[in-house]
Amino acid sequence: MPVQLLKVIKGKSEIPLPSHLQKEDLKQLQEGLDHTNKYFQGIVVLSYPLTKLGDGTDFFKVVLQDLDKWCSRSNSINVLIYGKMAEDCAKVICHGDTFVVAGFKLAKSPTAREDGRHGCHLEVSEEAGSAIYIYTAPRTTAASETASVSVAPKYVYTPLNHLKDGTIVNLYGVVKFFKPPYVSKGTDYCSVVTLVDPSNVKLTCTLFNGNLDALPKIYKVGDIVRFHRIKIREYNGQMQGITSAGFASLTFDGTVGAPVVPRTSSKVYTFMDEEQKTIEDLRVWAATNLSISGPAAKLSGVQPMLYFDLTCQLVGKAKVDGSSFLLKVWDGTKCPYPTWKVPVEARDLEGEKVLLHQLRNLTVDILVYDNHVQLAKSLKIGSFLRIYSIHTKQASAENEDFSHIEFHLHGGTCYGRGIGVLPESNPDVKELKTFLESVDLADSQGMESMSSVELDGTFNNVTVLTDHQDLSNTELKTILNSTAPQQYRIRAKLRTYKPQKLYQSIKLHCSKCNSLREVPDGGDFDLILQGAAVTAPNPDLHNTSWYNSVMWTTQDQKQRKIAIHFVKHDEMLQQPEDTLLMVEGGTLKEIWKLTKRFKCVIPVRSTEDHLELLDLSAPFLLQGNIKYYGCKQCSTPKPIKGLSSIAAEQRPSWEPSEIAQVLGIEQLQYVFVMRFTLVDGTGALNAYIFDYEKFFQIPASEILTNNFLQEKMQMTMNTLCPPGRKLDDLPWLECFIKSYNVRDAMKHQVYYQIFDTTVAEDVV
DNA sequence: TTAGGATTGG
Repeated sequence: MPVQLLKVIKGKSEIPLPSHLQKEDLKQLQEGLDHTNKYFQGIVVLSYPLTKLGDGTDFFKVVLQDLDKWCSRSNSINVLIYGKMAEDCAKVICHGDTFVVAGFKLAKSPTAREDGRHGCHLEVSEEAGSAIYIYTAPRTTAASETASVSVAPKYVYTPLNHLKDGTIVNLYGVVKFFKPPYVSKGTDYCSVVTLVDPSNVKLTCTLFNGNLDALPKIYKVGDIVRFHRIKIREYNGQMQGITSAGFASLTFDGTVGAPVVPRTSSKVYTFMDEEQKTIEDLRVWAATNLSISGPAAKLSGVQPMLYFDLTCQLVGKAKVDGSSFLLKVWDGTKCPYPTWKVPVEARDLEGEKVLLHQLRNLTVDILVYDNHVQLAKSLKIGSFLRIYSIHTKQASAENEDFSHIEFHLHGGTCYGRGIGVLPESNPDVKELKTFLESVDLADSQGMESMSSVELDGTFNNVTVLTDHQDLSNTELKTILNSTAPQQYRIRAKLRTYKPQKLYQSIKLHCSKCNSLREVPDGGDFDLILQGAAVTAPNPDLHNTSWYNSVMWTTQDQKQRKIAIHFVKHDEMLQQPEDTLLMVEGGTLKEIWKLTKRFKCVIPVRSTEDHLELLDLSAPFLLQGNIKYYGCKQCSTPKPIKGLSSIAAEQRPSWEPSEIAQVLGIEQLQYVFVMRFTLVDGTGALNAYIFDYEKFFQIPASEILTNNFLQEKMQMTMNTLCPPGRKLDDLPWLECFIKSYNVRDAMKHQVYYQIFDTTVAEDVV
């Protein structure tokens, strides 16, 4: 028998073991077989806190996983360590270590049914003549070979490209697709979740649980999950995840910069700094690598014959028949189409009668079928819901001028069809609640009558001309047959426009070189910040005559250095809300936090002798929610010291344009760029809207970060071009357009642009 | 056990 030994071997790739020992794999670990002179080797995937048994003996439990082989049930086994060996092991062991044990006793595992691990466990102690060899994996600073290891179990997370059939693993992933929990045909709720991670491998997991709360609380694609003890199996040639005994999950909002707060029903879970970092990294990865979906659909933006997810509040519900159930919901916006009202007996309709009446023009009827009925029945009036993959069906009734629209949640769970209840703490719910409270009910009732006036054709001043009142109208046919450039006044209808997704109309424009650029997303900015953070702030540049500096080092493994330079006014620091600061080495989240508190934030980096702006793909200035960008082509950055001239002004206003000027930046302006297809019965032409603020009376710079303004713009477009209307029923628009020539070597084209026109005040 | 993603009927 080997000697009683606990040997720690660091930094060696091979474990020198006594030559008489032979390796055994999990399959060979069976009761009744001789294990003398045999050893078992596995990776530590979990360790429990060191405890004392009733008789005072130290006790330590670790879980080993055999990464090479597996038996039919599982690939992990419990190892119970007693006495001095327990104490010694607890001190040194870390997850990821390779653990070799010889001279063990094999016994039936009483917990195998619960934990899904090997049917036997290994008992190890000095008294039994056991030997343990540990090959230590690289330590992180936080977990450096100390007893802290045993305070909480350590988990190993497997990337999705390293999953093996028959294993039980822990993993992280970004939700790429999900079906909200639904009642399965068996005894449990079921939820199907497809994950993806930076290895770009997908994993579809089928999760069952009799308790709805035990399934992950996923609300949208892009949420991030952490699964513990998920079983991996091969199915149809692909890896598949399925709940195993002891499955547990945490779910996080996938938005970069959002608080990292897990959604879980577990009362006890481990979550540490490293894990917070993992979530933040996954968010940035997802933002940069996965296609981001636009803002969620509102009732005001629904399109017929499509599917959409709706975040809404339940106002009423009613049984219809055995296989369908009615939900009456609202989201504060008005559906631009006439909507279908499902006839139900008044006594079957649940909900506050007064409210149902008040909101009658804003609620829509959603008919849910089959498997969704049971869940729908259990919903509480007033609760906030997200209904996934609602079908908007256009149905034309006879003797009606235009068709109405129906909302169905068909049976089945294809494409994630289903209903999820959102908690009041959900950020989308908070935003919706605020919006619902702001809705003026009198207004929405007025809208109904306005529509009918419009239909009569007596109400047509949806646009206002701001100049050139003397110009008379020209037919589109005449304009199309004329040479450019010229200016016209026209009367036309807006047949369609592009982009239909209004947030896509926002671009950045350089007035000097006339170029247009897409608005970068947060991921690009984050990458630039990460690149800049590699160079530490240069202390020689700190505390000058015009700014005060502070610097500190982060506590995480990266030991990142952050410096903030507060620009002074009259030798004094100003109130935060008046202060401009420059920041070095900050992350996206940190910068975002600084913008909440300080007037202006300029990300910079150190060189040997001065501070300078980052690459101009990043904003050169952040003020509140707005990021200001400079033109890469036309800017010639000047020394950052130029800011001191503004700081010296009597009352520095820190106007972005002024900051841009002293820094040599040609500032890009946010603009709406849209294409309107106009018709007047004589012809059709495409005219561009190129608008900073005037046409919509909404600043283009603010729309991307302001849902209310997006809502307002959608309403405006619905008035100019009401969806689902016949051409005859569209309102007339009066506008000015100018024609201009665009020539290149190959061709010559005439373009049209709308100018000196604005949307009427009672429309917006 | 259940489902194993992949819409359209009422």
